[in-house]
Amino acid sequence: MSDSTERSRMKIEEAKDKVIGAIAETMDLYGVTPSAANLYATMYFKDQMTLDEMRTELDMSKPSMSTSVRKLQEIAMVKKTFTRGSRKHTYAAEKNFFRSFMVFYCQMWEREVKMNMEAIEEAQEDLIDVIKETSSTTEIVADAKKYYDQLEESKTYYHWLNDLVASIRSGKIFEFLPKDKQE
Amino acid sequence: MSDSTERSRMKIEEAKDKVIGAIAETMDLYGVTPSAANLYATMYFKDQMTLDEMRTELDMSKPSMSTSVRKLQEIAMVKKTFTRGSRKHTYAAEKNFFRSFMVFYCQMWEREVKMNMEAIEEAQEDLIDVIKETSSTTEIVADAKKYYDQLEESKTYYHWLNDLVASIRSGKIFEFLPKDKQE
DNA sequence: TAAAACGTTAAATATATTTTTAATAAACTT
DNA sequence: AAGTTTATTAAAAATATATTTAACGTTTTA
Repeated sequence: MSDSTERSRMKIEEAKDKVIGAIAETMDLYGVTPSAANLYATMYFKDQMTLDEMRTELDMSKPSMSTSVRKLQEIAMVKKTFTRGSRKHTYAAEKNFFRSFMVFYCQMWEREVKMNMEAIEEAQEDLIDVIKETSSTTEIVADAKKYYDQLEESKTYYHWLNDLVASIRSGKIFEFLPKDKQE
Repeated sequence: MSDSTERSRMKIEEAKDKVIGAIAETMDLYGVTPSAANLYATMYFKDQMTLDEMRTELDMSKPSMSTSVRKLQEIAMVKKTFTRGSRKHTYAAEKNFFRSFMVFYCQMWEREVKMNMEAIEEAQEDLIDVIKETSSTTEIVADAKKYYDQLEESKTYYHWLNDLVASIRSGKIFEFLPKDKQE
């Protein structure tokens, strides 16, 4: 291989590494460990990888790769691919960031809405009991009402978050914010 | 204090605790530690708190409270409040979830766009060099082009994310997804 | 059916993060 | 200005998380 060929190859690798570094660094937002982030970023430039290729590429143990892949699968950033003939499992990075965005945030936001709304409903029932209780002092009733109203108010946000999730899932948000707007 | 008054007080506390638990549990999404999450959720039902009140309420050390508060301030979930007369610093939880949403996600997404776009631009420059290099083999040029195109494609997403941030910041998104939609 | 290949689980180790106690610095009071 | 109160920083301890090595179970293949 000639010198200039060698240099070009290295330059391509450098270019990839710059992007790999940036992707990995910003992936803490997705709640993954740095090594899972590194793995995803590495896979982003590959067609597909086996666990052994991952461990070679990142110089880490196989169980570690296994764990990272699973975590990435949970948030749909990596998918298992079927490769005829090979006994080794193969995995591919989700390269469509819109899809990753959708799966990750919708999943998280739905969880947030569900948990909090359930707690709010229960809490409001309790507070209504207190308000209705004839023996309650005016001070206590006022307190209970204050918290009831605060919770009621907060529901607006959770409803909105649900609507946001729905509009992302359905794709309707792209009518409002097109994907291909040039700039 | 009568028995029923006592029971009502407790019921109110229970109601609050249910919500506190739920909020704290879903706050991992915002990348804060469980104790910061707990603190925020506790403050959510208080007007304002001093560091000493926090440590009493959560039964933790003052430096720990100090750290948690700072972290929460960074993502604008807690604001310092001025209290005339008191030498102690007072802090209040941001109770408007729309505002927290805006500050947190816009901050994070902007960081993501900035870092990745910078890396992409640099990488693309390198790749163009390789493509232009007269001595490059067709195989290398093809490779460089492939990565260049992949990066170019991904910019669509970052532009979109930027638009999303802008529409949240400007409030335009609420024309598309109103806050007060009833259901 | 025995051996090999592969992926996962379990236990142990290493590393990083959180939390505390102790020390320091800053701000206020008298 | 000296003493007190408050918040922060630094160092140490405790805890939690990530990673590895070793063991296990399953599937394949010879």
